[in-house]
Amino acid sequence: MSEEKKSLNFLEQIIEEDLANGMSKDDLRFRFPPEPNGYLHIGHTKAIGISFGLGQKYNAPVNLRFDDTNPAKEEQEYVDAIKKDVAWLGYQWENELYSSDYFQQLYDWAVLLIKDGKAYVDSQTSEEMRIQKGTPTEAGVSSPYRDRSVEENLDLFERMKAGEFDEGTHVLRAKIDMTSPNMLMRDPLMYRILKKSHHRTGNNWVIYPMYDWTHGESDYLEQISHSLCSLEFKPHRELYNWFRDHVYEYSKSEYPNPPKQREFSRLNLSYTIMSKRKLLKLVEEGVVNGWDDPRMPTISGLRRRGYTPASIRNFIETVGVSKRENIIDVALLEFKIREDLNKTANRVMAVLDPVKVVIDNYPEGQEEILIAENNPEDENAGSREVPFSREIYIEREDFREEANKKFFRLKLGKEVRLKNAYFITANSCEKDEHGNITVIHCTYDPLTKSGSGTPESQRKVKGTLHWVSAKHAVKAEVRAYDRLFLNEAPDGHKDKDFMEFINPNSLEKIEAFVEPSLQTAKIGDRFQFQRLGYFNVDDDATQENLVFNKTVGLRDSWAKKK
RNA sequence: UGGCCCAUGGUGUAAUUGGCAACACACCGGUUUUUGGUACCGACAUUCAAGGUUCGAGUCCUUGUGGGCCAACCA
Repeated sequence: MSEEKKSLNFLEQIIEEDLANGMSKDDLRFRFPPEPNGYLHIGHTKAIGISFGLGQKYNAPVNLRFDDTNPAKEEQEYVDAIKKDVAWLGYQWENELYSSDYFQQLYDWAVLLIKDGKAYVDSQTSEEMRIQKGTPTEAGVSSPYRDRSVEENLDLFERMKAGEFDEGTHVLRAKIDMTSPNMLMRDPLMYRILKKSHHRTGNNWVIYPMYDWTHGESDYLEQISHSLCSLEFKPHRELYNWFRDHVYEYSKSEYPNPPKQREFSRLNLSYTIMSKRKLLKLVEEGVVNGWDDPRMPTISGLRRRGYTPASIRNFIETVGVSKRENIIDVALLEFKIREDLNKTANRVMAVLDPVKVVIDNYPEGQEEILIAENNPEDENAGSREVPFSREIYIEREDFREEANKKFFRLKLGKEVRLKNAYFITANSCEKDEHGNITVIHCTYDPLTKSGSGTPESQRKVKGTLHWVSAKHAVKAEVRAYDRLFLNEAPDGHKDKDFMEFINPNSLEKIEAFVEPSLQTAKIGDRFQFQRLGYFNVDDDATQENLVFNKTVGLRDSWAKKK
């Protein structure tokens, strides 16, 4: 067997190059660094998949590090949710770490930078500093405090830490270059005073390090070899390197490996949004019922919707890695969950929009138990018993009084197969005063029982319908979802707010009849409702009230023809 | 009057680093089928533009064009 040759993505090529240039494979180390200020979404899964995927490929450790430097936005609730989601996706981190664990080390390094004249305390307002910073096309000018003495800086910084000053009165800045074409190099802030309790360090600190000063140094402390992030951090790389190179001089004997930042394009999915801030708005304004609403692109939403970890991992794998802006067709995600569930989900029968069928020549009061295969894709899935009787429900759209020959379903005078049961022929129907069909009268052919092996049962008929015995049917609530937004790129419009594209009909609650075997289904169980789609048992389900979510419909070439 | 990044079908990612543009999804058509599902088969692009180098360019060079990111005491 010849190995299929897989091409390397650009990140793998960088790693291969580093390895070829002498980096030891043992020094490879990655990390996934979420800020615990919200729930993870499918976009994060790309970053997770890249770093953990690389970890797997090179047998290298991957840390889960919480970038928790802003106590105003971060909460333990989010830490817990993120850990749950990453674990659920099937990834194992080497160490669970927190940037806040490095506060003291960062402070000590900051003092060294001050002593080297590389950082200073600025005592202006943020507004004054913003103006001095200039614009992308105009150079900035220096702060009047830029040349404070080392002694004064040291004193002020220590007193900032001691809590002597109010928020907004002083900051620590790196002394770099106010005329740099890169705005981030114009003396970026390293520390601000924040008198807020932190979810891990409590009130120990009143100065908190900024992202740029924290992130790269956390990578360095953990001896991360390749720090991978999304494209919008590209301009930060120059600053990342500046901090890293200075700190390296202080600590190279202890921490010999300076990390390297590289950037990839983030994932965008059609018909949804990927911004934490905007997702939060959907939650807060009640557009959805929480972060785990099955319409949300969050991991918890997809989990509740019935997506499997494998399907999401396969999706990420298929999507690939590059530096191009992209919008992935949500149809690819749907394909991935169908692909998985087709092989693993047991088939059952459920009728979502029922109309009654009476089989006039089937003896009144008689019932029989029929055998149904659980999954034609899986020989080991076994079979189950399905009760049959004189009155059954079928899908309203599966019957027409008259129809052309493209309609393979039940119509007057025509025969169809009832899945796992008998052939029936429609003879007449009853209607209410509005002309709605209430009952369809049929006759069945007793010689056509499924699995009986009779020549009659092997007759070719074009249509096969799913059904549920009326007497045995179990009532269940089914929640069917449509896309949350009506536009392919809801937040891609400069003149329109994403909220304008919300689909008012993204949730439909249906009272359905399902076969009795589902009575014992447990929360999270996944099924294929034959001819309809894949469904799972929602968290809201109870012993008395079954609730199903429609994960995704089956491919439906009939719907397209119509 | 800036800096940086990107450009391959409807979508996303490839192309042994200069040698027959491939794979997946979507779409369209067909075969099989006790799911109008699955499976299988077929159709679908002269690689943003114009020049240049070369026997040969998606790949290298030049100039354009288009898109993205950067002016939070956010990450």
